[in-house]
Amino acid sequence: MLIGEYEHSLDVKGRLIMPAKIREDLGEKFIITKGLDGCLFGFSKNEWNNFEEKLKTLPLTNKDARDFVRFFLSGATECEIDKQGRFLIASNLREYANLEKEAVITGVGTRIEIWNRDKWKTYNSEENLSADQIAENMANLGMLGI
Amino acid sequence: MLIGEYEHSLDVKGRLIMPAKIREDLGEKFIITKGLDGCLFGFSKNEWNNFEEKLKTLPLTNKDARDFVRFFLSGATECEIDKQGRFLIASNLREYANLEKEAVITGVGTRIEIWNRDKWKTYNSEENLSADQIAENMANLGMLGI
DNA sequence: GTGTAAAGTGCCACAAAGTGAAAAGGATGT
DNA sequence: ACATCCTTTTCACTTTGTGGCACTTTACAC
Repeated sequence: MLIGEYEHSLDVKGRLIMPAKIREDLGEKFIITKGLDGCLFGFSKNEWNNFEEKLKTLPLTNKDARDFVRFFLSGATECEIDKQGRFLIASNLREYANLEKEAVITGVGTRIEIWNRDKWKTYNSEENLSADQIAENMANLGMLGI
Repeated sequence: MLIGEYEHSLDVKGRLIMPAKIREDLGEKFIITKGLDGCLFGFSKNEWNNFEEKLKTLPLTNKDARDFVRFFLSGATECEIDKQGRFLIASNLREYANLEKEAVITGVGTRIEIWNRDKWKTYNSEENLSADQIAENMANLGMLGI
């Protein structure tokens, strides 16, 4: 299970370090693609296969579904982690996610997300997650033993 | 059942001792996450696994669900207690909970909470938390069978 | 083709963060 | 008071991450 938040910086060539704790789970080679909310998604090979399977079930006759599938598949690249633990992010993906220098990698269960640092901070400071809301959601999921 | 209040200090590297009485209940490895009211939550592996299973069922296509899952998983870290009884708190979590030196660990039934000491004192001195008030609130919730 | 610039890769050295072990100080119970 | 367990502090060591540099490859213009 991928969890945690890690802040690192891209080098001048657009390489980013993969946090040591995530490396094991994600594997030597993995897939990154355009994600939602302006970040990139990264999947282990296994999770990517699952994801592809799900996309395949969508009806090609539906324009929205076609768009959705195109969005994820056309943006996908396979990445490989080098001996120093870094990987190169393709320039179109860097552009998509506004990645220049400061980046944040987060583990979100079945995938990682790669964010422009400032965008991540902004996203987190938005009140889309008020304490009350969180507490309520947690309680619904049985987390607070209520 | 996790109970008690313990005051300890973080060392220069951000490690904190886990009170001996809590260690047995919580286990060698456990999870800490961003909590409510500016503290951190700590869960035993069992408690956490249940929660993760539930998070997995939430749909990727729903923005609220994404926000919620991101909050918890990106804010989570697995911790391991070392031979001296200490564990490292990841820097983003230290920042979130304003943990620098003095900290308070409390047992709250199914989880522990980790507080900045001063914040804990302030929180406890708020009038809404007088014993009388708490009793009354509980009664309103039908808690005391009164 | 040749030359030039940009993009990508690999390596090294240094800095920062994390880990482990030992010793000293306190508290607790007998 | 003594023994034991728990906590704190300190230090040394290991792992991880950063930045710089040089080399290779690719793309493009001439």
